[in-house]
Amino acid sequence: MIGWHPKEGEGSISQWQSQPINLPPHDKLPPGPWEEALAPTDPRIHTGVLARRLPDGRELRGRIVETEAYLGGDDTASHSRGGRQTARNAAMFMKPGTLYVYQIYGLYFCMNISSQGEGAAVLLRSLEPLQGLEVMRQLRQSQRKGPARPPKDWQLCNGPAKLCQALAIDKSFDQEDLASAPAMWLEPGLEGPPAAGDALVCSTRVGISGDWAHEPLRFYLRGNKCVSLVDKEAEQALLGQEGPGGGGVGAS
DNA sequence: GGTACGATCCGG
DNA sequence: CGGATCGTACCG
Repeated sequence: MIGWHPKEGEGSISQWQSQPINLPPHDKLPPGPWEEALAPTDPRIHTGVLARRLPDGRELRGRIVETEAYLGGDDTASHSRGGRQTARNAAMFMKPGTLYVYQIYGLYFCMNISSQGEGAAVLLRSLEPLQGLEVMRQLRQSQRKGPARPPKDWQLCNGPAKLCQALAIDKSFDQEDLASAPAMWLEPGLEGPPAAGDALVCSTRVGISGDWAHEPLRFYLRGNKCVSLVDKEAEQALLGQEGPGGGGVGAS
């Protein structure tokens, strides 16, 4: 069981509760400051569903299948490195569940959820589209230039900027509280907690350079088609942990 | 005020 | 592999 489970009532991040982690690779995480940062807005929120209501009432949903943790202070890859707090990253320092949306390359947006720990946040990297795929496709296509072949289902949200495009998430969501935002919220996975065999791969973050580039702070569901980048080596190591003849089968 | 660059994506 | 494209950070 991955460390989340819903309590009674409508799904929202404030109603999710952290559970002890009892499956690898969670307990294989090397000791470090991330131990504490991984709760209560845990980057391992996989199988949770991000829901979005558009202004016209249409609803979009996607299962979270890939995330990255960014810590504060020591994490040189984080926007909050060195404890730097600016107008842009202020949301990283707000209460867990606060959205941190920033623009990158002048073109795209990336979405984070503030997590426990000073200046810590979780970057949403990939979703498995569940509802509103045609709308997502439209949103993705409309922001492209010339005529392009429509993206396959699995590539609608397989990247941090792609998922923002597909769900129409922009800077206006920055500093919003995910627990009370009317247009976006988090729900428990439709199929409940992941099966014990669902393996969560722990790998290095994407597009990072520097001292912290090798830290195992990216998490994704093994075997899921929508994951943006597969780490064959990390998956091999996972197999080792599961032991010969045992362990789970990849998810969907 | 000036400048360099980025937690990305797309197309050739 | 290069270009798009601009807010932000940092320097002076």
